[in-house]
Amino acid sequence: MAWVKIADALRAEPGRDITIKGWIRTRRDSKADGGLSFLSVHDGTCFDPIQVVARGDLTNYDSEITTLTTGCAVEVDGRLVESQGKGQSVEIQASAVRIVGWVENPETYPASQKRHTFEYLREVAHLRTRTNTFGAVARVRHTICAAIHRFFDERTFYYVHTPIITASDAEGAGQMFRVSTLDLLNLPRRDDGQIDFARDFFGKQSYLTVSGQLNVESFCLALSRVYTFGPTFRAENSNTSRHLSEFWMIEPEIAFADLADNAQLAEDLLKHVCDDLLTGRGDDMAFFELRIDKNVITRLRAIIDKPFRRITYTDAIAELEKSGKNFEFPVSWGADMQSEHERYLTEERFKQPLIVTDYPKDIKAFYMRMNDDGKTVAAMDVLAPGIGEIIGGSQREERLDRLDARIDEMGLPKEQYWWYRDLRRYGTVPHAGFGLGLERFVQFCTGMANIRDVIPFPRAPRQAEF
RNA sequence: UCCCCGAUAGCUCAAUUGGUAGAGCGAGCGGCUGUUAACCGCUAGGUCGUAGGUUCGAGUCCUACUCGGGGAGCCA
Repeated sequence: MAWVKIADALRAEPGRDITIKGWIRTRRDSKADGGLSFLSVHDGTCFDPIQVVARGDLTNYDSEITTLTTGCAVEVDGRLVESQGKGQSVEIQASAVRIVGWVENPETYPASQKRHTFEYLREVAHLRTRTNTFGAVARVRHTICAAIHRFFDERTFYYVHTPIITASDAEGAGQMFRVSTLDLLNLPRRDDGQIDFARDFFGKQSYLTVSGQLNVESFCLALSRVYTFGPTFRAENSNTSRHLSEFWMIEPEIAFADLADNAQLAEDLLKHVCDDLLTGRGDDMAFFELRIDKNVITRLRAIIDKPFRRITYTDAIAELEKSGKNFEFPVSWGADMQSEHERYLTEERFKQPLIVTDYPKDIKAFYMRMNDDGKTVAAMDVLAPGIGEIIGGSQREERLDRLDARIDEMGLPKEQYWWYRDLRRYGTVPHAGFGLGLERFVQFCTGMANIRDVIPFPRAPRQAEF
């Protein structure tokens, strides 16, 4: 008999004999017709489980089937038929139920059939994927990633694998994880007493990357339109529902382009992915709307249907000043916007995603392109209601003299950026790009409140189990 | 890292002014039913986060630590 995935079985015409394989979600027994059991079986291929009807005349009915519990792994042969009961259109009349893996102690099975808190399930992350919510998150996350790759592929963007290990302190942004093979208990010292990093694995200090951007710019200035999609690492001691120590980031980079092109690309990407998600994972999205966040679908529809609002940092500050709101942190031109400020703009004032552009140079990275006013840079953040910043990007400074001025101004080690500066010396062009935090976007799309629940095995301060 | 809150049964929580622990769900057994958040009955299950302290007596009060949650900072 053909092994059919449950997603396909639920869509198939009744009448076929098939085999399904999966895990028991629930078992319900009936004494009618000489005894029969209803097994709800899921295999993760879709949101819904399939109902298996196991009758009392099966050889292992009394000995095995009636003792099945949530989590047991089974293979079922049977005929796909129209369901006699309510709640499902088709079901399987079993001709054989083979138990592949028992749950050895149902009393302590961590993912038993009852309501569990997300905090608890995080402690059993190896089993939480069998629940409705985490199965749905996993499928949605996959669909988002696939949609992102498809979006770029259709527009002739090339996928570039930038390194995970880096020796440059990249943008000086954030604490980095050190990568070293030195013996911490017996560090090699130079004559002056300093640690001798020349004897470390790479012959110099090295770290896990905080961004693939600098590297991908090199490919951008050769392949025109490129993107990275990989893990990034921040050693910041952040303990929030929006931060991870290890997370995934999508970073497109486009040549012969300015900030407006960049903003348009960001908007197009988000719209495309949201659209793919609603059409491709309607089952999971219906669940998120019902049980997690009653506004998710409305929010995604708004992303797709409405053009994003664009506003300069200067105008955004003006909006905050005339809001009449009593913010905890004062609003002033030149300071970074606080969470409460972003919240006001996206959730109260405009009630939609916002592209804020042209930030003061002093609060942005050295590689961002200086505007003609000499005070602001061609930066942009995409702020989403409920999440905050999901995209941060900029037009890059393509003029070597301006770039050098910024590097000097910020006291960065110019030698380390020699190859990055070379890109400005040999056929430089205006170019731009941004970083999209995958997990924050998955949060936005699902309504999941904690970022640790949208990545398979979260890494955060003091959290690296599994 | 800072502020606030929390930790009691497998899970979610309750326990009056300090007097040595209860419920629901889950689990097991039985009953009923083409069932589907099933329903009814019975049963088992706890070194009250860890270590100290106050007290005749601590789940309850005090201190430290660990872990978790919410908010903030940093950012994606």
